[in-house]
Amino acid sequence: MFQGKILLIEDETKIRRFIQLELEHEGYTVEEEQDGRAGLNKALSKDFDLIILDVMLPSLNGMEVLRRLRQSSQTPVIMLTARDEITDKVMGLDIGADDYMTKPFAIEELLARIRTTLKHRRIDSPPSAAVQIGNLKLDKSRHQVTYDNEELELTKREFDLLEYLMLNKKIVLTRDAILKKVWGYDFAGDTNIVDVYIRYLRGKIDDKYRVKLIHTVRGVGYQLKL
Amino acid sequence: MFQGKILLIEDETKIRRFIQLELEHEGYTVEEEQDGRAGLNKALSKDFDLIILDVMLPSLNGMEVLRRLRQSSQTPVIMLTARDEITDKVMGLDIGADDYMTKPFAIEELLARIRTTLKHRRIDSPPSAAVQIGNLKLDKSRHQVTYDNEELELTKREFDLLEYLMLNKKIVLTRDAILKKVWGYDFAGDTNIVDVYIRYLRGKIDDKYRVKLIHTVRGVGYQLKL
DNA sequence: TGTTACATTACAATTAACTTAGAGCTTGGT
DNA sequence: ACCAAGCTCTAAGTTAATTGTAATGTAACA
Repeated sequence: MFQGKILLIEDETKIRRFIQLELEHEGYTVEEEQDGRAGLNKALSKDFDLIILDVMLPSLNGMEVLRRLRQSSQTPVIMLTARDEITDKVMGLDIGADDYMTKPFAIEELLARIRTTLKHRRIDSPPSAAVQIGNLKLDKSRHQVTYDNEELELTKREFDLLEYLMLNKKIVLTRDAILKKVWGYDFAGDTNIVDVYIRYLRGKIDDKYRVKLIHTVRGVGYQLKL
Repeated sequence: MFQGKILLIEDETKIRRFIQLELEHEGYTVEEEQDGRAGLNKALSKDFDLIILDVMLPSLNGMEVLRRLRQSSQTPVIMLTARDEITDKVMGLDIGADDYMTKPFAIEELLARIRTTLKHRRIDSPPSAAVQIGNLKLDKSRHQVTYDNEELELTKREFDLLEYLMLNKKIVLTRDAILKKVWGYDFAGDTNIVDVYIRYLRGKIDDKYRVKLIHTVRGVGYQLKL
């Protein structure tokens, strides 16, 4: 039975071979890449159900692959970290990995995590009206925003603005568009209110958590991305 | 015959499936979660009679789930420890587990411990429709609310409002939702009655006991949380 | 280096929530 | 049926948080 399509990005041939055989034995379809750049390209060119990504890779390391991938894809990613490097794990989860494994590991555990990750996707995507970028989650139904599951206190305007940015992440939004959607203004008289609220959000997200999610695109507008 | 509602938090599918079938065969109602975070959320969101909790879990390990759970709930917990890790057992019991099982185990033994644990509970707390947050307990069947076992005198409206808040703790409830559920109003004319009753509850709970359970989410509504 | 776009901050206007008094209701006792 | 006691809700004044403006500071670009 077909279980899903998995992309395996790993440079060590022995490990790659081993994981591939195990996955195929479990019924998954597997494609492989041996370096970061090729892996990223493949990840972006097809629709995989899951990506297994080594951190130590030639040409483009796993973190960087993940960061770039997350700019345009929500495909679940399980990272393989060589040592018990806390920083790698934390950073990986920060920039949007769904899980990680520390090498060496029992293949059974990897299989379990794959199952969990795949199931998870299917279960909690539909019911929650939540959007996510990196570790920042916004749940409209509960009117809640969390970073690392820690709750942020946003005012209503801040919330609405962030929601609009998140729903259009990686797209550059002009001030006019934002004014229209969030404030309901049709004409941008002469106000800098968008700038001000962008500042408020940065104060509560970018400053506090040392990530840069809100980017200025000079001459155009603002953009939310990792 | 209905025996009780059990939450099973275990990531390994085979084990989970097996335990679930056995429990259902014994007459228990079973809900499952596959990772720590989801498990904790579910545990806090409903009133289970017992929780079976694996120590090794993705996203939030069992110890951490237990620790956080105990901050606001006394639901009995049986831990499943993978190895014969003394430290896990000791720590688990320390932070409030009621019993533990070492994998692998005979299902009969688990069933026996479940029976024991549930029986234990029944003695000092009748199987009531009670909800709890922190030290605040509300027992619908007796129409009684206590804080630190001291009884609070609430009027019917106050009681209904508190019950609705407690049943939806940690979720932000809009005035409209509250009006509809507690007052049965379908349209929120122009009334501040919710504000007023929130005030009454605060006078009897937050003011008196110096805890802040009732939180205002400006522009949205109210939320009950620790 | 001048110019424009953006960032930042202080503060006044606005809006939301809190609090209280008291006017009607309900309920239970006689 | 009437009263007393307590409960429910309205309304108005008060307090507090948010929103938006405007002035000033800083970085980018030509």
